Amino acid sequence: MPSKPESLTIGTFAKAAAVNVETIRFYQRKGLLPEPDKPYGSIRRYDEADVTRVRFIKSAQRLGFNLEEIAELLRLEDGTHCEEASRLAEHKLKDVREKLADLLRIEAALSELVCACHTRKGNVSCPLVAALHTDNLPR
Amino acid sequence: MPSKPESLTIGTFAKAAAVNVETIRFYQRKGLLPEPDKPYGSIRRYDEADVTRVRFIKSAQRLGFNLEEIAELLRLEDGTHCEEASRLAEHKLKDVREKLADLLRIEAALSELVCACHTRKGNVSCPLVAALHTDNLPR
DNA sequence: GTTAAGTCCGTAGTCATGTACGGAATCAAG
DNA sequence: CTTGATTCCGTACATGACTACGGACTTAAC
Repeated sequence: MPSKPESLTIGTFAKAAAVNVETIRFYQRKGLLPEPDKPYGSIRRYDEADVTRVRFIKSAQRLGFNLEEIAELLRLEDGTHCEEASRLAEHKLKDVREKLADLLRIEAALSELVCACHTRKGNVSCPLVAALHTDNLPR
Repeated sequence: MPSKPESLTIGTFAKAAAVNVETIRFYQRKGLLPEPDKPYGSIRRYDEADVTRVRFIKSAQRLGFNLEEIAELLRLEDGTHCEEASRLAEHKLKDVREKLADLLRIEAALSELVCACHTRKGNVSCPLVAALHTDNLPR
């Protein structure tokens, strides 16, 4: 197996992860990304695993996890503290399932609205609010 | 039909919607909530519809919509401009479906992790990062 | 009718999540 | 080995979404 490419400068790393360099540094300060050792009088190098990690952060953010929660999710990756990881994952899973339920309701409401708009002009009152609010007061 | 209760002060309104008073005012400034007329030398009153609206805002936020997007969603509710509403709704529907797809992937990864953690102690490397990143670079 | 609590309104502060900047050090092309 | 682009690092600025504050007015309870 090929071991460490570890060939990326922070600039190419940032480009590969589609974020800017400052964001990388920001994540390092926040502890979301490791800051690789800097060879004496040289510059830090990054690899594909780092890129993957940043992309994960970005994906998770889009789903409404904040950086602190994402840090937790990333800690799960280590596979240590399986007990704790499990609890954490279950908690997140609950979150995710609530979000799914909400989104499904919204999806239904939206497609109904689109449909109604296409078949019947004017006076279509959107069921969105009702949909989201029916039996649904999460958090 | 019973018409307008419109009995809530901003304080009871805020309590009912589980946000604080300042948030109500903030949403009014942002155009997310109507600011009811203030009877000459008196105070504004609110009703259940306002409460529902705020709860909708909060739910939508949890799903990753920002206030501007939520304002758009709320405009759909008015049912006017059917043509435009339809276009907007279709656009949101695309958003929503992307979020759904992402969440489903995460859900799968998380429940797999939980399961692995429960059946096999130690050394379970979390499939989360891999799962989220495989063939999945939304937006 | 006094008084404590709540409302109004404008402005200022906070927290999360970045972004930008500036000057010194390092790298890479010619 | 010069020169232009990157990196490094610390600090400052920006934006979205609140949250707090202060002083005048209104309401509600005694």
